[in-house]
Amino acid sequence: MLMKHPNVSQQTRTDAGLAAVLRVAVGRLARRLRAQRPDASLSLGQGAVLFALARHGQLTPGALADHEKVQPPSMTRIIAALEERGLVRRMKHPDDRRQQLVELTEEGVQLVRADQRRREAWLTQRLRELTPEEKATLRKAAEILERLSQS
Amino acid sequence: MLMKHPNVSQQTRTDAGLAAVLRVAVGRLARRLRAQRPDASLSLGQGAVLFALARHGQLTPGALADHEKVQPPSMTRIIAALEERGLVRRMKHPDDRRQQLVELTEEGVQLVRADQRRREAWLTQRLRELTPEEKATLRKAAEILERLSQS
DNA sequence: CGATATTGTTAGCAAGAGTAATGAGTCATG
DNA sequence: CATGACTCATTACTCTTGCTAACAATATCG
Repeated sequence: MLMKHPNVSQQTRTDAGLAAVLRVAVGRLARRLRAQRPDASLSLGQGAVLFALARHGQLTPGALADHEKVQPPSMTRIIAALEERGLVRRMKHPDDRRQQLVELTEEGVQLVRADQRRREAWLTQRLRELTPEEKATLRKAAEILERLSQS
Repeated sequence: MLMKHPNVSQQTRTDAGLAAVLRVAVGRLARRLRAQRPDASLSLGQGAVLFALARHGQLTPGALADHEKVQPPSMTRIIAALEERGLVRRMKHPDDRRQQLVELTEEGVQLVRADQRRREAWLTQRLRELTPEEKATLRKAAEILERLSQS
């Protein structure tokens, strides 16, 4: 082999090194989370949309696409799937008839609540194995990651 | 709306709340990273494999699949793509002829190095905008995330 | 030796995201 | 006030990437 095999902490000294490690870690965890989803449950994207609606109330499809960093057609599909399952409802935008407003149905609200206890179960279990300090780190990191993905 | 719209810090008080936020943040950032990849470059999975080989030297396809949390057939495809581009080379395992060893070619080594400067450019740039404290948090978080995805 | 396990591959399929083109509605400007 | 440009969402299509199931080759153990 031509390269050394430095450990993670050595590799994260530089921004580029941190970027590389973070990129790989995020990709791998995303795969893992996707695979972990219980069968009849929501896709990662669907869950994220429900979550966003629970947090922000009514949103337009465009705003949701923007928020979740997907293209509008992808969001159309996600919303259609959620609507078919009766979890969200579309309403015409009062001021601009090109737009729509998407909001949770009562069933959607219930599901989001249930998900707090059920769908994130795998990750929740993993988190329980961490020390309080590690969880605190993740709390701070979650906010930073959110900012990164928006910028 | 039937739910309150608590902010992130409120939602991460509990393990389940942290899990929900983390799940969404990781999914979104993974999407963003995937989209950010320059056209002629490697896929996220291919990059991760090259990265793993750079770090660990020779590995079997099975070990790589395990490491990256994909099923063996997926790894077969990733390796085939990398081999086709001349970035990795397969060798027979000296002791067990069922197994193979995969290692970087010189070209693969060059590409991994170049990626440190080029492929993670977007994320590196974002990281530069963070405070040293935030970067320290991400360094610690990266290690935790890596552990989570392995467990 | 023969049965079982392990390793990797092939084949086929499904989910998820992207681009390009389209339709409907709005807005600005001559 | 009409028309041309723009915006928002959708449809149609394609590509990537992951999976499971089945299989071939080799190893291991009774």
